[in-house]
Amino acid sequence: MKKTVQYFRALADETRLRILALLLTSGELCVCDVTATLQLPQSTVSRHLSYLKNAGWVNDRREGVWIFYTVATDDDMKHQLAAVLKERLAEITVIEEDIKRLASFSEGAHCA
Amino acid sequence: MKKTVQYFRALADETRLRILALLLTSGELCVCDVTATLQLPQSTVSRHLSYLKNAGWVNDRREGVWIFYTVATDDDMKHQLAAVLKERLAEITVIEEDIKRLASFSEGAHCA
DNA sequence: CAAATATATTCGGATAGGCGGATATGTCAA
DNA sequence: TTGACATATCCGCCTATCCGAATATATTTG
Repeated sequence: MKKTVQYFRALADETRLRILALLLTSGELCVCDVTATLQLPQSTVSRHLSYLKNAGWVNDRREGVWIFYTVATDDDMKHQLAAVLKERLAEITVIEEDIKRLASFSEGAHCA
Repeated sequence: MKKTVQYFRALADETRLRILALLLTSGELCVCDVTATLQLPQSTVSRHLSYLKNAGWVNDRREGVWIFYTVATDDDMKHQLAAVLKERLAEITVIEEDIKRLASFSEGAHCA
């Protein structure tokens, strides 16, 4: 039960919803991509990604200096919720703008 | 966006997840039924129901002295999320026990 | 090793949110 | 109108969580 609550608690924050929407759209992003897209302090983004990882929402993978995050869908509930979020979050104005901003960055050019 | 955050924030609490699971299972319940089932103070249950109503998760209907609550599914996201919750929350031990306890109360005999 | 870059963590301060007893409101019946 | 019951709200207290600058850690390159 505690795990389930923590899983939902992770959705109770605007920044984390924005991050999840980006990951669901792009598949995989490093911290600096997310930071640049959301235009928030790096510590804020990192903290929220940490929260999402701890709650079981995302997985991370190191590639050299970068750490890439993806949305986890390792059980039925996660899979179903991710599907709903992917579909519905994109309808929110703030998130639409995030997605456009991410797309406007030159392809594949992660970070500075 | 604020509405969406509030909608998800409503899920970030064990008591509210238990209440939603009961409503999704039973269809419609009055406050005293929920209070008896969860074995929590009436003010606590009422406060959480109020929260859920304010967040758009439930609707209420007065019938004499009782106020009956149901889960709202008035748009696609709500409908989809409710479906996922109905299926998945029932797998949690605490909630399984709640549902059994509710069923053990004599049929139709709401409240004292 | 030193410098540069990406990421994580620490810290103090502010705010939100939970709890539950006590109390207020609303409804019905006598 | 009074009493009984169902529900909502108020209150003080306590804990969780957010923020972001500063700092620490990790990795690669020279």
